Amino acid sequence: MVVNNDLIADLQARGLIAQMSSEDELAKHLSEGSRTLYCGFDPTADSLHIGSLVPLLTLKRFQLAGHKPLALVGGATGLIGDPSFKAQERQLNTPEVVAGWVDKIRAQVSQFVDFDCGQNSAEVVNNLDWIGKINVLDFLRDVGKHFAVNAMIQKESVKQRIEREGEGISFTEFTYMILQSYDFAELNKRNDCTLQIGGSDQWGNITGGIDLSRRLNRSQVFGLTLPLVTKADGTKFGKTEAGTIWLDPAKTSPYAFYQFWLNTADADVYKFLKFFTFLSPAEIDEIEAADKAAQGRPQAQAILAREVTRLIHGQGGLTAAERITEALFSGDDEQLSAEDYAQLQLDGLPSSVLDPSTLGETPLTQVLADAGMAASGKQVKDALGRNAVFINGQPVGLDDMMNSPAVFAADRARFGRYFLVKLGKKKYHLFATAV
RNA sequence: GGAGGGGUUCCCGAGUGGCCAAAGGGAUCAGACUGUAAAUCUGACGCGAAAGCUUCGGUGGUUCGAAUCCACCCCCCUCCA
Repeated sequence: MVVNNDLIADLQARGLIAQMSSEDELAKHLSEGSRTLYCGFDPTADSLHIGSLVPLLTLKRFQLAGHKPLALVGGATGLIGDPSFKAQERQLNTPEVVAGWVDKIRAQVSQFVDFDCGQNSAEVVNNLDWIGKINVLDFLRDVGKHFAVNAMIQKESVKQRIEREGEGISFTEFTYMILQSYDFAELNKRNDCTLQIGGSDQWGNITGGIDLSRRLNRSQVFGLTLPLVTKADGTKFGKTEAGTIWLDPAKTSPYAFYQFWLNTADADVYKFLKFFTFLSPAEIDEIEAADKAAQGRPQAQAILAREVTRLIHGQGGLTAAERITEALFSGDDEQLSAEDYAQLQLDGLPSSVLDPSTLGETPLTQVLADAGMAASGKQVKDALGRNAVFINGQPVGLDDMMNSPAVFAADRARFGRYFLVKLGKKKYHLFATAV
């Protein structure tokens, strides 16, 4: 197996390295042969979100460089809850729920790495397979004995839980670090895994595993963490008005996903290209230079959206997302054919069925709020008052609020049944009457 | 088990009997400006088209009137045992 020695340099150029244990030795270790590394993903929901994308893609980067990735799904740790940098104790989920999530996460994780590429084919492992079997006394004697509580409470990741007035940490969550450390030692023993990667919030857990592997297996293993993705304006990455951006297309449509990336701020977009795409740092620098030289709108966001959407949702998902975007934002939705409308629905443009005969006294605010265009009728009302609502290109205002039947009258529909409603600059919803 | 502190609208955080649907900040939404950026400015920000209705851990109570007072209960934190 040929390994690519430029991996660390590439990761550095992308800004993807937050911390590394024994830097020089790790670089040497990786350059001397194909290594096995792992990254854990706890089932905390029925889908991963884009917060997991950086580690996921980094596993892929290691695989492309000739190393063997293990994606660990935390069937056991997901039952406990990682306290790292969490302000509050978390609610435990039932074993049945977590088991269901494990299946989903396993399937998602599997999309990103190659399972059939010879020696460095990826594997998915579940820590419930070993943690689930260990008994308490063995655990306390063989594993727990290696951890000094004095050191554990010094970890930055649990400091605010320990020091902050009004918060605390249960023994259950406090133990999480030990479980994750044990994972690393176990994978080191059974798979010869010598590197763990993870978000920078995982540093404390990873170093715990490094120490434990040395004590238990007398082997040197390494850790590498990835930076927390931050935005220049200080707001949280990965959230929009509609909530978390999920990887599951059933939870976040490819169109919404594409739009999320397209809306990336200039100040973040080149960094994100390096984080989330496989374009080389040199190519990305060229894009940046070209954007700087040109006036007006940069091309970077479109490239980012295209690359990431294709990566997650495939060419089909990307095509659908671009089709909707083109139809809605090109400014000439009057050009759409009846087939185009049908296609937009299939592509995942938010849409719903409308029965004009039931509208009656229903205020327009309620119709749009019920369709999910706004969190409440109040917000729709605000938009109506500011002339921010358009139906098939025609402005509607407060006067129309109590006039839903007329607004959605058949003679105002496109092709007799479609109403494309725009609220604000970016929110679209397609209402269609039944055929 | 004992002593003390605390639970306020998405988050942080004011508010100790009426002027409180509840200060301020953040987040979010809409408008202007733009490039479906950023920054800035404006408006909204419990629900409701409105009349009005429902909130300040829970349940009762005092009062003309409670987020604010009382009782009990639940949860969290600190210290002691």
